[in-house]
Amino acid sequence: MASEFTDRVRTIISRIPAGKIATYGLVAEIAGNHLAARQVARILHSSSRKYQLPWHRVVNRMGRISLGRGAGYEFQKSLLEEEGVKFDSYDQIDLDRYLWLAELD
DNA sequence: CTCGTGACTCCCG
DNA sequence: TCGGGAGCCACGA
Repeated sequence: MASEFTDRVRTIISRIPAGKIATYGLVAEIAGNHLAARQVARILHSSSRKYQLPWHRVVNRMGRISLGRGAGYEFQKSLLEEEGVKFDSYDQIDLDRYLWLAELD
């Protein structure tokens, strides 16, 4: 394993159930560093293609997809919608409703 | 091996 | 209300 943090991140992401989402900050916090949200994003980006992680279930603190239009935004959104996640008129997800309650795991 | 970059977030003026 | 700086560190070139 590369590091404990990286390993935890991958494990956590793989446990997010379909229809639920998590935020970078939340994953980082559970993995041990609430300040390493960026690393979570990076690990996700590079690892998803190697470990087939459900990267699309991770969004930013606003419940909004961080990718720009044309850079994967529509793709991620469609994947989430297929799992039942609804977006409001601002293209944001209702965190109170869809956020993965990791603390109950 | 070194270096730049970044799917983020919080804090402070 | 809003902008900018700092912290974190894996990964690819």
